Amino acid sequence: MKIASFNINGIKARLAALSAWLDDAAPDIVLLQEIKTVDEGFPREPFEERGYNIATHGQKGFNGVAILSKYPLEDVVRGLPGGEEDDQARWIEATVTGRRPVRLCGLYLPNGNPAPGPKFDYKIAWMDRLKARAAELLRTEEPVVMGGDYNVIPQDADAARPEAWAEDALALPESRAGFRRILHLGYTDAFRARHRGAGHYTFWDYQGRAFERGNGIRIDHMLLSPQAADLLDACRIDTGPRAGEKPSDHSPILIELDA
DNA sequence: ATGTCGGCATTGTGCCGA
Repeated sequence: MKIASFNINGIKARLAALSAWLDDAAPDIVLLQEIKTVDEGFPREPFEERGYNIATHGQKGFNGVAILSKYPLEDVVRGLPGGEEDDQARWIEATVTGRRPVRLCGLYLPNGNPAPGPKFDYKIAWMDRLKARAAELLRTEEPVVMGGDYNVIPQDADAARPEAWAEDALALPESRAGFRRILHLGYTDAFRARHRGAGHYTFWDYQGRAFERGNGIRIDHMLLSPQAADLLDACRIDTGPRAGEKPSDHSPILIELDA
C-alpha cells in the first residue's frame, strides 16, 4: 500500500501538476493539505477518472484537507476532536482496507507565526489536541498513519539554514517539544526510520530561488503507530514535482506499507 | 525583510496567509 502526503497549496491551481504526479507515482492513497476550497468546490472529476475515492474537509480560501484513495474510505471523521470552537479545516480521518485495515489521518498543523502571539498559542493548543487524539488512536492497537504538513522542523539537521529558522514558529523549542511528545507516545517518524543525515527537505519557499539553491526544510511527516511501523517497507521524498511547472512549494512524501 | 504564490474581494490591485 503506497501512501503519500502532499501539501498542494490550492487544489484548483494544482490540477495539472497533481494529475501528472498521480500518473507518474501511482500512489494508492494521497493525504492532501491546503486544498483552499469548500467541499463543493473540490474538482472531483480528474481524480475519479483515475480511480480515486475522495473525502474532503474544506473551507473557503484557506486550509482544507482531503484524502484520495483507490480503496473505499470508511468511517470518515472530519475535524480534530476537542475543538468545539475551532472552525479551521485541518484534520480528516478514514479507514482503508488492503490486506488489512489501516487508519489514515491527514493533517495540516497550524503554522504559528508570528511567535509569540495568538497564532502561536493556537498552534501549541492544536498540538496538545493532536497528542490526545494520537494517544487515543494508539489504544486501538491497529496500524495508524498520521501524515501531513506538521509545520515543525524537528531538528536543525532538517533545515539547510537552521540559523534562519531559529526564531520561527516552525523551529522554536516549544514546537519541537510538541512534536517529540507525539513521538514519545510511541509513534515513528517514517522518514527517519529509513534515512539519516542532513539535506532531506519537503518545502522550499517560492522566494529567493530557494529550491534551486537547496534551501529547504523538512516539515511534512509521516508518523506511524507501532503496528504501522512494523509494516514499513520504504519512505521517500519525491522532489520531482517541485522542479516542474507551476509547482506547490511542498513536495510529496511517500511510504510503502506491507498492508 | 522579502525579490513568490494562491485565493479573495473586486474590475484594480491590495490584503491575508504562508
